[in-house]
Formats: sequence, C-alpha cells, structure tokens
Amino acid sequence: MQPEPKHILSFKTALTAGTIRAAADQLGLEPSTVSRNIASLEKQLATALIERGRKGVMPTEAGLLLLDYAQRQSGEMEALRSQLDALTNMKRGAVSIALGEGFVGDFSQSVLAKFSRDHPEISFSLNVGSTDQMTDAVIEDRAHIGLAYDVAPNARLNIIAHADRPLVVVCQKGGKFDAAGEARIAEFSSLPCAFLNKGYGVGAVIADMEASHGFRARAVMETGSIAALKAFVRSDLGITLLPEFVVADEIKAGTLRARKVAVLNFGCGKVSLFVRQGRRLPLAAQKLIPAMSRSLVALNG
Amino acid sequence: MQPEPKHILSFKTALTAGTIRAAADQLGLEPSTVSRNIASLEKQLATALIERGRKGVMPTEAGLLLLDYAQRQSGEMEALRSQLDALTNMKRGAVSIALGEGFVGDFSQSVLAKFSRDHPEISFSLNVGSTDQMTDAVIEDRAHIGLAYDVAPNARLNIIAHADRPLVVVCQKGGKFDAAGEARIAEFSSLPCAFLNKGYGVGAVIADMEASHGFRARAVMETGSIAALKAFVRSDLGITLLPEFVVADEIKAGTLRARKVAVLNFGCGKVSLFVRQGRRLPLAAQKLIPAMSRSLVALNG
DNA sequence: TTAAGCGTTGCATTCAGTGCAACAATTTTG
DNA sequence: CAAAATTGTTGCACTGAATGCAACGCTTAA
Repeated sequence: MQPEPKHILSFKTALTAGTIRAAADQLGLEPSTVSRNIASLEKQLATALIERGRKGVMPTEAGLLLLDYAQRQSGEMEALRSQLDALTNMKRGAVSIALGEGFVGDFSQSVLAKFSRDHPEISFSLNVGSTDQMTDAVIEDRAHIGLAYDVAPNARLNIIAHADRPLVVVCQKGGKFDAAGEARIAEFSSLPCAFLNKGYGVGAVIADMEASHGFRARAVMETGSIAALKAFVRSDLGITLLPEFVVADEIKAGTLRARKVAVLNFGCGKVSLFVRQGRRLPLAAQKLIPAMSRSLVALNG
Repeated sequence: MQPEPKHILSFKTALTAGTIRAAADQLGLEPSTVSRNIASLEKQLATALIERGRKGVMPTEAGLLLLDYAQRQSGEMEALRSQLDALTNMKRGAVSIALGEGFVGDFSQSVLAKFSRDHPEISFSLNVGSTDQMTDAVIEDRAHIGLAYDVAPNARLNIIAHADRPLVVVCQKGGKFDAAGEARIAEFSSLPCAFLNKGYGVGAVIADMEASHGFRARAVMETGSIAALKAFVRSDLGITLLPEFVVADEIKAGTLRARKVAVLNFGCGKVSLFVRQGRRLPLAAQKLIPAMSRSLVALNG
C-alpha cells in the first residue's frame, strides 16, 4: 500500500521546518501527531527516516530518498491536475461520433469542420456504418453521439433532435433515366434500381414503402456503400433512392438530379441525432450536441 | 493535498474488475465503500472519473488520466522501496570492499577487525582479486570501497588516499637465494622468479620496470595467488617481488627476508584507497573510509 | 411482469486519528 | 552547578471520519 499523504506531508514539513514542533505549528497540528505520522511512515517503510537530535530533526539517507520521492510525486499530481483542468475547460477532449454513411460528406464538411475550427484541441473519432451499427455503437457506449437515418424507436436511445428527410429519386442528369417533374411509384418497378441494404435506415424505409404501397422495386443492386450507389447512377445504370442532402453536392454541381416522389408521405424517413439514454456525456460532447442539433433543425427548414 | 491511496486503489480495482461490486469483493470491502471512495476522488478532482453503466463502470477520459497517474505513482513507489531496501542492506548488512589480493592478511587483521569490534552491527563483504577486477567492481557499484596496488588513473575513480609501497625482493631466509644487503637488477635475470599476473598491480609495476630498466626477468611462475607466491619462496624455488607489507607477518616471524632493490624509484607502486567518483555512500561506508585512510597513511610512515 | 444485478444513499457503529498533558533527554542559562 | 527551556515521545480519553448493513432506484434479461 502507498503511504498516507498526511504522513508524507508531516514528514516533509518537519524536515523543512527543522523541528517537529515547528512543523506542528505550521500544519496546525500537535507535535505528537507529527511525531506519530513520521513514526508510522518509518514503520511502514521499515527504515529510519529522520535522525532525532537535540536541535531538531535531520533526514537520514532513506529520508532523503523519500523526500525525493515526495517531490516527484507532487510533480506528477500537479501534472495530473493541469491535464484534468485542460479536459474540463475543453482545451482537450475526444468525442466519438457514430455517423450514418450518408452524413460523412455533408456533416464532416459543415458542422464538424466549424466545430473543429472553434475548438481545435478537441479530437473526433468517426465511426461510420449502417443505422443499426450506429445505434448499437451508441447503446454499447462505443460512441457518445449517433447520427443516422430512420432510427427505430428504442427505449435505450435518447433522440435529441430529428429532421424529416424524405427519400428522393436520384438519377443521372441528362442520362437515360433522367426525367422532369415528380416521380411515380410505377418507375421503381420498371426502371433498374440500386438500394442500400436493410441495415441502413434508407433501405428499411424503402422496404416499408414497398409493403405499404404495394409495389415491388426492380432492385438490380443492393449495397452498403453510398459511394457505390452514386457510381451506379453516374454510370447511368439506373436510379436510386436517397435523402436529398446525401447528393446535395452532386446536384449543386449539376451532375445528378433529384426528383420528389408524387406520393404523400412517401419515404418519410427521419434523420435522428441520438445518445444513449441516461448517459452522462463528456463536456466536449455536450457542447457539440447543440451545434449538431441546430444544423439538423436547419435541414428541416 | 494528494488523494488517499485507498481511494485510488478502489478506483483502480473498480475499473480492472469492471464492476464496483466485483471490486468490493476483491478488496474485501462493501460496494458502498468503493462507491464512496470513487465519489470522494471525483469530488476532490472535480471531475467525473467513471461512467456508471448497466454492465458496470467505464473510465472517462479523466479516469484514464488518473489511471495513468496511479500507475506512474505506483512505479515510483516501487523504485523507492527498492532503493530503501538497498540502503538498509548496505547499512546493516554489507559494506562491500574490493580488496587487492595482498591486503587480505594485513588489513582484515588490523583495520577491519578493529572497525568490526567498534561496529558489530555492520558486516563486510570482501571481494578479493586483481587490481583491475577491484577497480571494475567499484566502478560498477559492486563494491563501495576499493583498496588495491598500483591503481591506474581513472576519471571514474576517486582516490581518497594512497601510500607509496615499493616492491622488495622476497626470499626464504637462510635459503639458496638468501643474501644480505640490497638487491641488484641482475638478480632478476639470473635467479628464478615468481610474479603476479599483469592484471594485478604488482605484476603491472614489474612489467613497467622491465621496460624502463631494460632487463628481462627469469619468470618461472606467474600466478594470481599471493599464497602461491609465498609457497614458491617458502619452498626455496626462487624469489619474488612484493610490497613489503604483504609479507610483514612472515618477516616478523623470521621465515622470509625482504631486500630493497638498489635502484632509485624501483617498483615505486602505490597502494590506493578509492571509491567511485560521485557515488553517495551508505553511512557505514562513510565511517569505514576514514579508518582505512588513517591506516593507509600510517603505512607511509 | 418478474427477477436479478448494478450503483447509490441513510443510518448506526466502530475504530483510527487527534489533542491534551506528562515524561525523558538534552542544551542553555542563571 | 543546578534550574529552566526546548526537544521528541508516550499514555489516555475523545471525536469524527470511514465502514458495514439494509433499503432504494434503475436498467436489463427472462
């Protein structure tokens, strides 16, 4: 076992003060207490630490060694406190985010980039994958914050904010499957489609739509990669269904076109920002969440 | 103030055990105690150290920092204990002395015997061998104090005292090689000689003499044992060269004769008392050194 | 819904740590 | 030369902090 800090303090003070009584005064204790503290230390270390003389106390060699140890330990403690301070003042910190596939480009280039500029000492850990994987990561505390599409209601998750982001038909602009105006459900059965897997929220929403609207899409490709979906469309092999913000860059660049589906509430998936129910988050995460939440609400408008 | 060791132990155990209850079992405490110990730590450091979850506890970032601190501190403590052990063993158990071969009889029967009577709680460890071995032993901290013949200058050694002890010719009194008066160099070439090895200071001095005075001794025996040299002479097989004090007992008993060499500064070797440069010696060694030094100075007279 | 397991809290108890006073030993002082 | 003063230490009564016990709130698994 380690020696008691009190004992070491008594020992240290006795040596710097020169006498046990002076140390007792300085510490606001009784000489007997200081004496016993040192004696306890000596018993624990099985060594004489001070030489008791007439004019006070002097350190033995072992005492000098212990003094050195105490000083070093004190330095370690100071370092720890400063590290801890840095942590609580958010001069440092690490936030782990579970991010749905589609958010990588959009979010890391807007919210996270800005937050990172404002708080350069905070580092991020991005965990990218399907909606199911993201919720699992948050539930099992592998990530502080989750952001995913169409998160299933879950008692263990606390949905902080959400935004309606319906699915839109995405096609190559000027390609074989390009068309103007709103898309009709019939197109899904006739045109070649590429979809995300079921584990992804987008895939789950599509499966729901098939069931509720009674159609069967002509799925020629199913993948876990949004990049693969984009490549599918860019190659003019068919169409896909995605939330519009996922392909915002391409639409702006004029390479892809997004068409709303002409059915009320079609693909009414939501983007959800969530944490684990009841989890106390680090300060860095607590500050990041409002920023992400605001950005999400902005998507609603 | 430093945190209590108990608290840190509770904290550390809780994290390694995974749950507070497991830690309580392991430490033989109640879960409440462990919980409170950690809470106290958190209060003192004003930081959350663990995340309380369903399946136990997990360290926060601050917790990881504290864990690192605890581990480092534990290492410091271990180092201190080992230093203390070494110190107490030196003090009460062993002042380690590296003793040149020739000093065994003389010194262990005078200085050491007296010192041992005055300080019965101190025991000695005598490391006997050649001069080179002795200096190495001191340099590498295998011995506290070294005493040897013809120690070469060495920046890592601190020569505390030295005494001129020229070599003398030693022969069997009344034997075939006995003679009166001073010895001449020519005798070394004509008479059978036994010498110490080069590693011994005596051997090195003899080799120097051969080079500087231009003769070649008729060495019929080279050994690392002074007892063997004495036996060589006692058996009347020839002569040897040794510092006089090595054979002081035999000369006093009248069995051997020592003759000075009739050449100025011949075999002007020195006996040196030395410690490692910059070494902080245990108290016992610090007390022994003056005694040995006095004895050495007495040899000069 | 029930059961089990987690960490936490309230309360009575205990024991280690503390203060007070007296003591032995030494130096300083009258 | 002896008394006073100052040193560190020890005996004893006491206080307060740490502990154990039991109950609680909460979450998860069956």
